[in-house]
Amino acid sequence: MKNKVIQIGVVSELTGLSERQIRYYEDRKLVFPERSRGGVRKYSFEDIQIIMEIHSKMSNGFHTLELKRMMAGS
Amino acid sequence: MKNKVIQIGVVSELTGLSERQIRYYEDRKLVFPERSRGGVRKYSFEDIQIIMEIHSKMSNGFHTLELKRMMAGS
DNA sequence: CGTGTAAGGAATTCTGACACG
DNA sequence: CGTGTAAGGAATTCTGACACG
Repeated sequence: MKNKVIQIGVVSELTGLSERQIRYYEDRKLVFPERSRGGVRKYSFEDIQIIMEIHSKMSNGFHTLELKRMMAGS
Repeated sequence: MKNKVIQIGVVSELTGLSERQIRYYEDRKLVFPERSRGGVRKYSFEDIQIIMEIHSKMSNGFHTLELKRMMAGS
């Protein structure tokens, strides 16, 4: 489940989120995909879980910065 | 494990086989990846297991046609 | 039979920016 | 702040074919 093998297009399909949103979470240091030599992002199923949790909490009014604090404090 | 989400480049890395070999197994009806709208192959971890078994048995002298019979008879 | 490769095209992804608010 | 989008380039994948044997 921690194998980073899934590209962003599939993550987008599985989560229902846009690629823009998914990349933004990375920009905010909430998810950490690996990269292929060419620079293509690779996610794990665990990452997908995290991404869905992030989106869920944001729907509840949390900001990315708050979420980062929450993750650091866990 | 049966989620078809992995592209051929990653399968190639994980198995150590060439993309040519992996596509050939599909041509021989031994593996059945899904396709994205654009036609890109998507494999599951289970598919990767199967691919490695195919390669292993071929190293032991089996032909693809024989392997197909073996899989059908299981 | 199984696999390498060059060829040309198509799908996918990447980044930085502008926009809205 | 979080996300949509158009823009241009780059990485990845696809197919059909020729080659060897």
